[in-house]
Amino acid sequence: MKRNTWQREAVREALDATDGFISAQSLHSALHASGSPIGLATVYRALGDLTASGDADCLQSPEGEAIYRACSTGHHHHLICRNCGLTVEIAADEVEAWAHRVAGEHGFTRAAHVVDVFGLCAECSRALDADR
Amino acid sequence: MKRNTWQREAVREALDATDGFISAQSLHSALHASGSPIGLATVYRALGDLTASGDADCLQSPEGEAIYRACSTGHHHHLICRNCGLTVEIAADEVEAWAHRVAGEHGFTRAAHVVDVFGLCAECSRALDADR
DNA sequence: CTTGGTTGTGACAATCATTATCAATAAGCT
DNA sequence: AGCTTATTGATAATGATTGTCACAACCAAG
Repeated sequence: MKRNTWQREAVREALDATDGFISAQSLHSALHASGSPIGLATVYRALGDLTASGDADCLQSPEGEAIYRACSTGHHHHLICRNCGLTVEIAADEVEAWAHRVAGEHGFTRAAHVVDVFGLCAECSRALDADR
Repeated sequence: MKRNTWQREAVREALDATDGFISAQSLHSALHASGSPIGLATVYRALGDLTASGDADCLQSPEGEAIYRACSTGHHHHLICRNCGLTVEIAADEVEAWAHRVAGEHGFTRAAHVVDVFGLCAECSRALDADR
């Protein structure tokens, strides 16, 4: 049976309150900072449950941490500056559809996809061009 | 000054010879298996240099490892089985065009992109469903 | 209310990828 | 060949994540 504990609620609320992505570690720190004596392992478990039940999405940050977000606002991808790290969120409905179509064509199921565009943002482009 | 060592060459060649993405750990294992006594740290360093100089691309796999690929001329994308590692090459002209368009819309230049779809191939899907 | 069974928790150990350290080695110049 | 210094590689350190397990919290029934 699935039980409702204040810890799980705390994680869900903290995730809902967060705009965008947050790492498990940061979430744990944030909860601690606001007084919850919740354990780190519990945060990981709660996040795992949330993603398993589809209430949260999980992906890997460029820094190699797993980052999570409440799965309400629809899912998007990222445009990342190779130089300064600036990240712009981009919608990718076409790519979304495409990914599922190709996966299906090859008999794949449970398709997840990694769609990220790396480049140089306007500012860094200027800065680097000046260097040459 | 930049020196040329056989280790660096070995890493570059191993990466070129690899079709698709490979993790640093796997690359190290592969090199060891084919007789190179190259050190793990050196593989990481070489991969870091290659990505810094634009000869390789790096992204995070869903399993949390950093995976690399040679950033060569002809490029295609991959459909990768999370379970058995089967890799299918896929063409992605639409995505290609899309990536450049969004990058441009946000002022980004020198856009590279990472588009890969992870899932379960037909066989593994069946195997895992039988488990439940 | 109490008992019993079960699930969730949390401190800590274990694991895994990656990075830092540092003495020994070898590349490239003269 | 000899010198200078970047590079290597064994290993330790780090940091995120997962596993373990005794204990506490929860629910239902008596």
